[in-house]
Amino acid sequence: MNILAQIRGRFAQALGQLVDDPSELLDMVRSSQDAKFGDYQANCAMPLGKRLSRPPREIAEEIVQHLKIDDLCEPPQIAGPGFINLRLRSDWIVERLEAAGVDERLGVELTADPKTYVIDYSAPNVAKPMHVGHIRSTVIGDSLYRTLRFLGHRVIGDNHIGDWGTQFGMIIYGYRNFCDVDAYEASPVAELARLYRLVNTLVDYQASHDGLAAIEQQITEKSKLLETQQAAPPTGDKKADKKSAKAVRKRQGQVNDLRTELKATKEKIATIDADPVLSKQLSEHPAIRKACLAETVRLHDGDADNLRLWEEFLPPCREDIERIYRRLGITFDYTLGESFYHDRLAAVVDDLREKKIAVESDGAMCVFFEGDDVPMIVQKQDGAFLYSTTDLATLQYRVDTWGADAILYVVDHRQALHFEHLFSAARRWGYDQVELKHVVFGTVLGGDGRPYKTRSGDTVGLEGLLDEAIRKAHEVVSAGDDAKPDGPELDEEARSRISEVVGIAALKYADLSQNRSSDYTFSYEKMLALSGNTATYMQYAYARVRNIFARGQIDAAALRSDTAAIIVDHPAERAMALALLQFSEALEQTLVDYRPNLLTDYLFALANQFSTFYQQCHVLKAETEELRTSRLKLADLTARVIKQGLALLGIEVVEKM
RNA sequence: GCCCCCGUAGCUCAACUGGAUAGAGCACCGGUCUUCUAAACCGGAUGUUGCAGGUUCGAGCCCUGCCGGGGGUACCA
Repeated sequence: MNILAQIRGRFAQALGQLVDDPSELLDMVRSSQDAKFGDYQANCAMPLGKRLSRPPREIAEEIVQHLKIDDLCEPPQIAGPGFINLRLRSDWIVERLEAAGVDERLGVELTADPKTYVIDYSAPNVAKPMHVGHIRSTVIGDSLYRTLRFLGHRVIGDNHIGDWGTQFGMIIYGYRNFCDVDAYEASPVAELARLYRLVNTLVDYQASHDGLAAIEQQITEKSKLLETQQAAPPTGDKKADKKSAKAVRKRQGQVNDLRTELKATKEKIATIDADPVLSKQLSEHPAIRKACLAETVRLHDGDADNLRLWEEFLPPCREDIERIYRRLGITFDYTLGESFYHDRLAAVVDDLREKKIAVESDGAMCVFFEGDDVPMIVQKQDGAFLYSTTDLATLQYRVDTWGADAILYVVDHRQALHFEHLFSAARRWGYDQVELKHVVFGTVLGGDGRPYKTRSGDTVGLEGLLDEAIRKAHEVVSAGDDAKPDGPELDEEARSRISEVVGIAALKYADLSQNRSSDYTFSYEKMLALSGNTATYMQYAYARVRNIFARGQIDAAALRSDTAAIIVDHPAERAMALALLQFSEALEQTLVDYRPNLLTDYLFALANQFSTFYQQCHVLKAETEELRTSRLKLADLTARVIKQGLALLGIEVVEKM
């Protein structure tokens, strides 16, 4: 039951008598922002008045006259310049809510237009340990997956892991040169991770070392430019002078950044130079950078030994990320990484060339775009393919094999240009019927306001974060249990189990509740917060409902089949009932632009409403038996909607906390 | 140079894509547990929505120009 859709239907009929196509005007029918304006409002009389050159209030009157809605609403009120305010009839609310109460889906209808969605999310590099930067894509993608599926779409979750890149060249090189055989036998994952870190450190050292001269040269060049800019005499033109002053500041900033970088690089080099073991390894492997690249190339060329090693390494690497997914409660239908597509890439480029979509430029195969000087390169000068190529092959596979109607890419904002290119190229290639959507999310920023980067040392590993979240939840759960009026009721096993659920939920919720497009400042405090607008708040509301049922020894199944009426005389009861009925709208709104924070907003408002209701309307000690039953039904529905809503966010509930 | 994103309360963020008096959480102040879990509730203070114009019945949202921050930008992913 979607109330808004019902009301819009009525308006469509009424407006149809005033204009030919009311569809645009129907968007202006919405739920009220403020309860004093009623429950819903229509704002379409104003623009219509403009269009018909008549006073908007007069138009509003006319709309109301045509409107057949008295079975749902009390008589509409016209206010201000021509707002039409609607207040739902309480008996209608009750009727709809009772229908939702006997519905497994809580009144949320399946979509009338089921589509096949492919969601591309998480996609970590399996050779590296997962870190905090992977959370966003993973939890946002998972939530969209669950929500679309709940509404009846066919949804395919595809984890496009990085399993074919240079990092495997590094591991192969590390295995051949530095492997501790006993350690590898004991725990392949741990040893491979160590090898990756080691080789990465060495390669990074060489890159830093080789890059020093370049940085210094840049400093010299930019300093010179800066001097010239500073020496330039004022032109007398205020605007021009202001502009050049700005340029000087910018240049100064560049020079400062470079100096900082130089200093950091030198320190990094010095640290490793001071380490006798690493220094020795470096002197023994002077060409490690090139050697790693060579291993990667051999792997891609089908070298039997490297392929065998890759096949040996991949399962433990995947098992390692699987462990994290299990803890997070995340699953995928497919995990088709880069390697899955490597033997399709040549054909992709051939096809693009034949269709004149890709052309040669500077020895590389490129797709050019109108109004954009930067092409998308699909094959390098040396013949190697790039991730653009893989993404095209992947898109092709998803449409051809799965019949995707839509592909959602839950990926960092910094790849916006890449996706613009990819989508544009795909459409030219003939994939113009599929909805391609870059579900952008903001960059994870470090405490310094700059993009969060993984560097050895300051990396916040994902596992450590999970442990910390659970540890902190345990403190809060224990304190809460100890403070219960009748004394603690949870044993240690229960506390641990609850802490796990609460901790993981806090972590996910911190991400999901934020508008995905804004940048995200990484903060332990925020991610692990357990009061205020958090998952904990909703889990607590849920547990309180369950506690009412436990205290009163209420059989929920029997209650649901009880035909006694729901009563919404108290304002808190009515508000509760209305909020429950708006679940469907919240889900629809969430999917308009794939924004889970609209669902968290709804659930927070719902749980908030319940807290007020809980305070003001005693359930078990209600004045009459009828009222008691009615309130039990409201409480039961609240618990079910919270549980279902959180489930769509990938968050679980507990019966006690 | 060119392109994209962002700027909202002390802090972290919303604002249903142009609607009525811009809202939450945190932090702060006051009140509420012999009554279903106080992880809560009730009340209080907090704003020139970066600045200046424009569009219109109406602008945080759209347009133009500034200021400030971030990102991207030919063979990394």
